[in-house]
Amino acid sequence: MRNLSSRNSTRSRNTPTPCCSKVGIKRGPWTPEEDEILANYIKKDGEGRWRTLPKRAGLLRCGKSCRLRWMNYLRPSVKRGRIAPDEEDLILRLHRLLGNRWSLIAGRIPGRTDNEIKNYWNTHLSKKLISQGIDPRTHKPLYPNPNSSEIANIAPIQNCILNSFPLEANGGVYRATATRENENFTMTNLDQFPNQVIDDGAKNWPSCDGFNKGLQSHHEQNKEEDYIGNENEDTFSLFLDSLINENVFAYQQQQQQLQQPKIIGPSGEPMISSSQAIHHSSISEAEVAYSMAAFGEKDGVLNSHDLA
DNA sequence: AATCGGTTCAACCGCAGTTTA
DNA sequence: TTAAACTGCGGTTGAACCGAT
Repeated sequence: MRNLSSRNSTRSRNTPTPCCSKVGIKRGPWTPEEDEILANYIKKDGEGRWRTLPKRAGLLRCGKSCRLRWMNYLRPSVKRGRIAPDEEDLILRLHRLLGNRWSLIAGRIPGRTDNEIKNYWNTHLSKKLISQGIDPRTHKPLYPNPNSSEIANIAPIQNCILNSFPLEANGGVYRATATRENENFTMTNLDQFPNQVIDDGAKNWPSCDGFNKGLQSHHEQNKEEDYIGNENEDTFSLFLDSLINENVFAYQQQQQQLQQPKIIGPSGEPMISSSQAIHHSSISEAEVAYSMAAFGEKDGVLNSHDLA
């Protein structure tokens, strides 16, 4: 994340003045004529070399402005029009996982730009979540239910586990379920779920930033290689695709071909894995995030003590 | 018809990471 | 090795738009 506090600080490097402030450089809304010049030039010569593009194309704009205009408006692949409900749903899901990583989110929504999604989030979705009592930044409740003493212990996860998340061991089913009631989130069903697991395991449960934790832990294990790269990129891509298509099984099946983490029960018997848990439950992003986090744990083997 | 306040979204700003010389 | 140039990103701004009065 960028250091916002430095935003207003004096420029540390010999940062040039904003390119658009140069004398003779036009600013503000683009005219249809300018659009045509830019589009025709890029069709002919391709994207890139933005700094010198305006001069080559004969535009009185800075390179940044040209790039932005092309990326957000002129590109043929840019989809115009209202955000569809399914796109909105997808934005919400991805934002819960990725935060304000607009370009990453946009990369998963064909035809939509990061700027468009960012605007839509700021003008529609953040307000929508606030009206539902959800903090749009953290996706956690703005006003946790003060009547539930249990909730205090599990507050970090209550917003994320909207669906049941079963784990099986020794024939028992451990389940935590959260539902929304009267604009508040409450944990409503903790049947057979050992308090010890809730209390002590909360740090290992899927918090809203569980996905980030997954990335981080994976990265820490693979310091030599960039996480977003080679086969990991495929995994990441597949994972996000599974969210988009809600086809968890495709993701699961792929993962089963890889070395899958095993959760070992207290007496040594295998417990249901996180991805199997997803199979059992109706999917939530937090669960998938937890699953992803699990892939970063201890050479692919999870011990139940990690959860307890 | 005029004004006002809220909303939208294209465009700009400044920073950080990457590439190049 | 290092500094400059380039590129891409997220935050912010402000003009245009729209509905209410």
